[in-house]
Amino acid sequence: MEKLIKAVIDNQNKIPYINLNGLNAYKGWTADFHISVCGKESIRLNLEEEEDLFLLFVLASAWSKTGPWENAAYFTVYLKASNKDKVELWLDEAFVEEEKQKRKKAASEIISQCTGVIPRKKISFRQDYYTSMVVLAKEWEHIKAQLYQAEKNKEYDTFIQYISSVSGLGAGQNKMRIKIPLILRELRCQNVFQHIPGKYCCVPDERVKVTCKELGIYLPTINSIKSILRASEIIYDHFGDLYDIPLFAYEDLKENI
DNA sequence: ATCCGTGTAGGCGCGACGGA
DNA sequence: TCCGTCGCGCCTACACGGAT
Repeated sequence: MEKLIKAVIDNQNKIPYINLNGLNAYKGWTADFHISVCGKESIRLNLEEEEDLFLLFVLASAWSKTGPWENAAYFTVYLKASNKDKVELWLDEAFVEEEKQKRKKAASEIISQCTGVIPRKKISFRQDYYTSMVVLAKEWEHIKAQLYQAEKNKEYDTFIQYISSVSGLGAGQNKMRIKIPLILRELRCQNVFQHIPGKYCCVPDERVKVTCKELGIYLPTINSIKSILRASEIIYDHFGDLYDIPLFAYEDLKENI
């Protein structure tokens, strides 16, 4: 465990998603994608800004679907780089349909323009990325209201329940589950809100679960929001403000441990 | 009787792969 | 080129067993 944490700190410059600050705490995944388009500066999200906050939810939703995480990352990069991060755009049916039509072309184009993260497999933008964006756009005012309410009340359980109840943010008509802590973690890391508890900020996804098994860290079976939050809490107890990053990175760090 | 944590099976949409 | 099949990673449904 200590060796893994040390490997994370030692290799922070080699692995794109390990963004640490001077105190070796995690700055968040969206603080720097380490992907740049056409040689411009690296893509980042500034979660104080509305468009970027919207993209954070898009990223989480895309990542909630099956497939390699790079797909969700590059989809977000695509939207950001082509200024398709405005909520209103996704309320326009014709626009959405057009985007859906050219999803294969868009995926291959963006990958040819980008440098940085090398995807393990071919990048593809699933159809339901787009339908989820429509859901997010329609629900956007309510989502923001719930989020600000949570911060005001210093109580995030209600927000978590709400966002996990919206159909169509997971694969197909399913709900978003596993990546809800990602949203909270990114907001916490960027200090957008002051009262997000760290114990709700660790993502027990497939990679993380596999690592836990290998390291002998017990996690409950993940099949409900409640079990996700309990798993998150266990991970936070182990790694604190490095969150799930060491566990996620394990596969990429193995040879350095 | 009910609740809750746990484990398991199966569905879905995708890419990869291989044979015709 | 066109299938069929497989593996992947997520979500859902459900069954089981212990506690209250």
